[in-house]
Amino acid sequence: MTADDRPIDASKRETDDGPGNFLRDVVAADIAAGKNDGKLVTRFPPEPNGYLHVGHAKAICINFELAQEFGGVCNLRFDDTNPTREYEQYIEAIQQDIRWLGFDWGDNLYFASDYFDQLYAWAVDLIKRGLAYVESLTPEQVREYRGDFHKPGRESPYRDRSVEENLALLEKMRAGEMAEGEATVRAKIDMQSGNMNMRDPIMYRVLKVAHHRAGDKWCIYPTYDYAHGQSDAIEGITHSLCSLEFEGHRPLYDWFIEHLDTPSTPRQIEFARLNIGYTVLSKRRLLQLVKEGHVAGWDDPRMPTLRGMRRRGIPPEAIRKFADRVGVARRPGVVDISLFEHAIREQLNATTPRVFGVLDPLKLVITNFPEGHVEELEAPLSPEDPSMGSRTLRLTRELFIERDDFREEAPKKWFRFAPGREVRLRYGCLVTCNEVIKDEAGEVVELRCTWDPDSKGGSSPDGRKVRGTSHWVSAADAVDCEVRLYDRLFSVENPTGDDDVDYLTHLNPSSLEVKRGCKVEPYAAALPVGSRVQFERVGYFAVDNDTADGNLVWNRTISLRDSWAKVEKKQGPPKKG
RNA sequence: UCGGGGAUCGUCUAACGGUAGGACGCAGGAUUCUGGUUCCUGCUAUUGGGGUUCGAAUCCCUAUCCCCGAACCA
Repeated sequence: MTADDRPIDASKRETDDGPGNFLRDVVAADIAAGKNDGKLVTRFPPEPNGYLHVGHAKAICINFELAQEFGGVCNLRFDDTNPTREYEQYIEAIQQDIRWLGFDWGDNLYFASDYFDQLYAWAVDLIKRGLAYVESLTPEQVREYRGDFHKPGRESPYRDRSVEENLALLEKMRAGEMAEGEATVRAKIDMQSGNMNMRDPIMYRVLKVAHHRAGDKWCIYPTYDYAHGQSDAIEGITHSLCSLEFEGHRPLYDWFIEHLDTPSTPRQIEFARLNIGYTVLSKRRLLQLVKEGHVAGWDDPRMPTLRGMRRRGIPPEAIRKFADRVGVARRPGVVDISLFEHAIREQLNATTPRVFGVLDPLKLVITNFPEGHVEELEAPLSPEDPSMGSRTLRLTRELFIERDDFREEAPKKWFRFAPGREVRLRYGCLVTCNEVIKDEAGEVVELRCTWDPDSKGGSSPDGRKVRGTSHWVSAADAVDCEVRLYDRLFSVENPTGDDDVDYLTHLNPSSLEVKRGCKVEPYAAALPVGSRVQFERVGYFAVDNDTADGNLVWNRTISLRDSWAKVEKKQGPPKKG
């Protein structure tokens, strides 16, 4: 059998080591079959009533990357069919966030509201053909007539109004002569359908509210169901990709496309939306967290919003990488947060300069180091990438080290500071701790050490093994700063899993820990807001935008993996008397 | 009168009648001036029960479990 004999499978990639994406297969098959003239057009259709979060990021990546991969385009369309929600403030923010994520829609910026005229004309058309009617039942009655999962709906007494009457009533609605709730336009489909969406869905409702773009031109507005598919069709969207919850709407989506003379026939395909453990991803809940002050705002670094993540220091590349690795399938699930954390560390590890920062300073005095003497030492900003350059470290008699790097009684396998131990000050020198100074309360306030002048730069002059290496800052030029440590927002993996328990009760009370009096080296202190670095041996940090003159603030994006913590845990808690 | 989806390692995700693979995670080990990175090794899965077949995660039947749906929201 030769390669030519085998059935063509465009979806099969030669090196298939990436995660699954059945959408790619579908698109490839459609293109191979010559559908839509072999073109691909997707779209990301946010409703501008909230900020974007990681869940949206997945959808954004799917739509833009698929278009990219197949040489198509991806539109950005604001689904602004409901003027009772606040819009304006989000339009610009959403665009900023998508650009930050790394995607560009070029000139393809659209608004569903741009199609209101066409949508209205199509509604008239449907009425003329007896496929839609003006409903005069009250909202309560409409609900009652609709039935439920176990009870078929009943047809409205207004269902069989004449075309003329319907047209006249529609005109009255449009002209503002109807009150809100007084009338709607419904598609005449099937009140018996097992699919509730097909029980004469509402196409238009009266909303006497001005629209952020259309002004007060309209006082009736199309619903999502009536507007979305047709908007897709107008834009020539070939594949309308959405989340699983819209599955039941697909027959309706298709019904409108089939019964209307649309310029194209887009296909809706659903995929599983993203869920991540220990957080919530719903606009409603995110809004609640902000409004009730459980977080500081939409851009609180604990929030899963793009703005929050940006402020926290998470690079957009990490989010894209994460979305790609999660894959696309139809099976709903909850992605382990560690997958995201891995993508973040991977990106940060490859791109971030290494600097010294001490979160919990402990004074260290090198007793045999000449008073006032300074050793200037060149230290690389990256151990792996020389092109990142270097900065100068100033070794002096008095330094700060991390308090956690010292133990008065060293546990097993402890390589760091302890009485009598020799430790390397990274890129500095080797020092041996000979004396521990305590205050009246018995707390360690100072370590007195001696250095080996031959170890300048941190190398071991005679090749002797020094396993412990610690970061440090010179007391003379260290810059004071505030560091904000973040932990997961919720203390349980699925905060909304129990209907009887308010998810807010699962808020992690220690999701934010503020540390003051931290010390960073001058090079780091001079970095502009938004800069991302690694504090060696501690974690990745970004300069927060609360930073002002004389008040330097860092956000911990994520800690380094800490295999010592695992060893220590395995050894059991330190023995107390 | 219920309709629509889904079930593969702990977690995501492949395999499209022909060796159940990858990533994360976890456990060991090597290298290391970050207990970081990198590298190596190992770990664990086809929801249950029947069938069809030389051969089934895949096809059929059946049971079970999970998700979505009853806004004039999207």
